[in-house]
Amino acid sequence: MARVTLQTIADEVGVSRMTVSNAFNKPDQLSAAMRATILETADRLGYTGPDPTARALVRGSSGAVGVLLTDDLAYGFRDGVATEFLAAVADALAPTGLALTLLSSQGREGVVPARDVAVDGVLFFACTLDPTAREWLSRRGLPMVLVDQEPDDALPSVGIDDYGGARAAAEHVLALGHRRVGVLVFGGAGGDDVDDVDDGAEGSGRLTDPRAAAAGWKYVAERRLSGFLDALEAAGAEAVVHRVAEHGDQPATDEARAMLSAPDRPTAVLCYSDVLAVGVLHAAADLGIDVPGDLSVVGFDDNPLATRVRPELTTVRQDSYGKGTAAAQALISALGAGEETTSVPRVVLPTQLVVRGSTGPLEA
Amino acid sequence: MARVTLQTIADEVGVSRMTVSNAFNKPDQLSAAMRATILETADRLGYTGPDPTARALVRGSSGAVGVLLTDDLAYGFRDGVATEFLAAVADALAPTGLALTLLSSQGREGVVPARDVAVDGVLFFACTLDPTAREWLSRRGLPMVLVDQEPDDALPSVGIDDYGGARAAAEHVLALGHRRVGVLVFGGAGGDDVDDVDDGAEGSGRLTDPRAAAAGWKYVAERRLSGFLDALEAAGAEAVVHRVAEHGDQPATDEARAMLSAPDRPTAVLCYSDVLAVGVLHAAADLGIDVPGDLSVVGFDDNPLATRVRPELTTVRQDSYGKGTAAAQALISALGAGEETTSVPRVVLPTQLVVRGSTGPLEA
DNA sequence: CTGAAAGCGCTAACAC
DNA sequence: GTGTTAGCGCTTTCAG
Repeated sequence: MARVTLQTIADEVGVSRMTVSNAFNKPDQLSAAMRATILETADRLGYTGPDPTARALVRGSSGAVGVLLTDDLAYGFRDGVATEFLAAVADALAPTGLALTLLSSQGREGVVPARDVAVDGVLFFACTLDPTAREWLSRRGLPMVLVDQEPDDALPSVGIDDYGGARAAAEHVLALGHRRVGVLVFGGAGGDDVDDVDDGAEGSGRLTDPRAAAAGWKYVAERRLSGFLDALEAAGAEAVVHRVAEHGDQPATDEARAMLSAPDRPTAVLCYSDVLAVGVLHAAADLGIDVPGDLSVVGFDDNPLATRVRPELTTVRQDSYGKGTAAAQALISALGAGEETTSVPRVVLPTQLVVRGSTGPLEA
Repeated sequence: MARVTLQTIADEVGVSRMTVSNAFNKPDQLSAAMRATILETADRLGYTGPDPTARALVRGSSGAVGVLLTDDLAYGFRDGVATEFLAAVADALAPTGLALTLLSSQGREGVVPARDVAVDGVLFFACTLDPTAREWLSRRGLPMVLVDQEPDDALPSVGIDDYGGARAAAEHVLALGHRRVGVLVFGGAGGDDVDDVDDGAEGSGRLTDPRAAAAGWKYVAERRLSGFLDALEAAGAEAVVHRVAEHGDQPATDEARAMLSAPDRPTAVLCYSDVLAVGVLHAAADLGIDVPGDLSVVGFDDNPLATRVRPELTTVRQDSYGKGTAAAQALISALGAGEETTSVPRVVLPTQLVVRGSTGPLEA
């Protein structure tokens, strides 16, 4: 049985295709009787309603917006910060009727979602350094909002005060008297498919020249590290920077153990994220180091995780939901604006230090 | 500036549109030199690569699969069971390069995502009774997999043994000696826009004829209730069934409080979900009722939540990740099969009672 | 290896 | 109110 299209119905009813189209899209452009007949016939023939793809082609819009995530889409459902962000996006999108399409930055089978999936606009939330997806997206000329990326003159961006938050975290432990401070960062290689570069900047381990290494990192990682380091240096404190290159609790715990097993171990550790901070907590527990008695730990994000561990994490809170709302709003207005890009909004949400049980004064 | 299309490049290079198309899609159909020229020109002109929508129209596939969720998309990012399911779907989709589109069952502004968004197939994971979305989807003739829905002869389905799990839960409290058992169910009205029907089956409160009321509920709710009730009746125990009509912790707590404030309050409560069970825990705490000393509470799902409360919940575990994997797999194979629907797979995953601290023997 | 023809299914913009 | 014309941007034949 051939597919039922507008034409099928038009032939059956004996009207033009256009009239059938109108029956679906512009109810007031034709007589009620005609419309009823058409709809009845469509129903009888099992017509599905106008084909979304064809309609998208001619209208130039697809009814969905994309969110570019990591290579690993499931991350978007697993990480507390990501889910909060996406929930906000979903909420903000609801009144518009737009669907939400999750795009993985790395396609398979020759498919590059960022290039091959029809969307009306994109939230660039990728956590990858791999620039291909971003390039495809820019070239498509789609309305796009950068989230947690280095601001760009041409594109709206939404982010948080990573630098300020990091400084606040560092100043907090400094105020508690700590002078040898570990810094555990995540980053550099965004995916697992980045070639090992021989500059000592790849892989986990202690970084001899963190600022130099950070130059190639993703924006947020670099900003947070700078905040930590600037505050520490300003106070003349010693920074022991270690890097975790892979996602997951285990790599974080391993690296933290390495940091804490060194002869002159730090008395406080500032972490790029709560996830890493939990790794530090685990390592400390393994090594019999008391937190916060012997070691202070500060996380970042105020992930739901932060209050689920003992002691609860002192951390830098970011408003992931607000970030999602702002990003979605920016995208929606960019979608509406069309070409006439009047201004390029740049939203920077504040961060806030939340002191909980994982930090304490330096023991004499 | 006019849009750059295949034709633009073809004109520029002086070849036919087809050759340019081939340069992108069938690299081995033309000379390397030609291809290089074309690609270079495309790049120079800022060509984006073939337009996804146009390609989708002619190829008949869009590169994305949809998941139909509730009215409230954000639910998919907030509920532990949903995120686990979706993470599995995302993982299973990764090797195919398919994007994941979240469809809300209820569109806005005249848009019905289930009808208006282009997808190649759909996972029907809606938690709404509202049949419109489902109808649109069926009519579109898209490959579709039912998740946690009443199995249907024509469509593949994936679900869990809700009935068996519920029976096991009931038998557990029965074995502990409980004879007056509360049952807290969720359901009936799926959305907030369902008209109040005057049959006493809507709204929260105690149900006088639970089985009758359940007839109109969504499948999972009905199955679980049946399991609870069958086991309870078989043992000659008394069932006190209350229903919660709205999502959220507060409605659950309120209804639980009503149930537990009654003169002859039950000594055990079986819940439709862990979320509801947590509400019972809260109500019990408010009322000074000790769990499990004075009251046993059983949840359902083994939501991550279950081990985050004190006492940890005795619950019926379901494998949400496995469910997602199975559903995605079924959809992928349906996508591949095309029309020749050989068989209609029906997957029913087992459930398992997990006894934790929220249940205990009936105190004499 | 390259090109010409023929649409995919639909809808703006007008004409009748 | 209803029909006609003209594509949207691309790819599938099938010639050359």
